[in-house]
Amino acid sequence: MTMDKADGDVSLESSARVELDLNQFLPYQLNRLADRISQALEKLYAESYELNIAQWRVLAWLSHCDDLTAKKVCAYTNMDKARVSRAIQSLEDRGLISRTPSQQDQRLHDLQLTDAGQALLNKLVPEAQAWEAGLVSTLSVGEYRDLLNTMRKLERQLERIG
Amino acid sequence: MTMDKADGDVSLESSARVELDLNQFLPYQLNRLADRISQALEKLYAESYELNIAQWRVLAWLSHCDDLTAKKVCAYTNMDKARVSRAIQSLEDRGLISRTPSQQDQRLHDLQLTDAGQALLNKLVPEAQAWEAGLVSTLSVGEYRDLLNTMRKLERQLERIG
DNA sequence: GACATTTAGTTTCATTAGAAACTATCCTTC
DNA sequence: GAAGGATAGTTTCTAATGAAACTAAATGTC
Repeated sequence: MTMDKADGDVSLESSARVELDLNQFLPYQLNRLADRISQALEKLYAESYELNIAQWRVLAWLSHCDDLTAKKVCAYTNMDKARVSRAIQSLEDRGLISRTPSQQDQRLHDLQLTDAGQALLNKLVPEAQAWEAGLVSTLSVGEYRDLLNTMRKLERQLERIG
Repeated sequence: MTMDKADGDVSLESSARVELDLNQFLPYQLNRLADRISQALEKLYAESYELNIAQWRVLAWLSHCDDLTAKKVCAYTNMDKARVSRAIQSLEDRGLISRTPSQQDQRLHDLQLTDAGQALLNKLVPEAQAWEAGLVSTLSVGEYRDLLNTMRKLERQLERIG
């Protein structure tokens, strides 16, 4: 927060021009990249499989979590519980997942993939992974590792600074 | 796309379980990080300045672009033109920006910050930069540079693979 | 120079998301 | 064990979003 303008101002007056170069602003850059990647990936699961992003995320988490509930999906994906609820409902309506009230706690509903859901993922997941592979093929193994590492650091820092 | 299951299957049948580990899936990781950063930053400009993300982006671009139009904002920010139109309208209503029809082309409207708009940015931009500085303070200079670099590579690759 | 086409921006309309209210179950505590 | 929270999930209601229709101005074509 230093004054590095060369015009000799000694204090920040309201007419001083403060600029923000978004090309150097990490939140903006990250958001734009993530947004574009999302949009590109969406073509895979939306056009071919008629899934929206919330539904896709529920399925993806189901593919490697055996005991999943709506609550957990909310926590893992950072999505609103209403949104998750609706995604689960439509997946169930389509017969891709099934819900069973938990034995221990009747409020919880255990989610599981149906055969149809697993079959869909068996086709979709390799496509998604192939697409990702194409995306990161421009990076060296080290760059890719560093990227994930740096992202983890930022997540941890985010939790610290709120 | 190799079969690395150890169960001796020779072909991919529909009951084979294909998993996707989202923690290793870049699009998901990137999206979640970007999302959380956006949400945190939103507190700055939403709570203190009553700006939504679209309005904030228009102002930020205006702060270092002298000849900006709605069309350019769309291109720079990847936002829908309806959304941009509405953001511009509300900023104008609040007296933070002004619009003048371009001399050369009456369809275009040149956007510029008003004094009030510049004054707002003079307060907000340093806050945003300070917040970003806090976020990236967990990274070394090299890591930060590499991160931006890698992101640029991914953007370029995105354009290539669509 | 009229007529079709493109482009910038707005408006309308249908969908979506999220906030808040609500239901049903569970947990605490007295 | 009844009362007063919590908690998981759904529903309702409102606001935001994007697709598509629309307006107005520019450009191209004949």
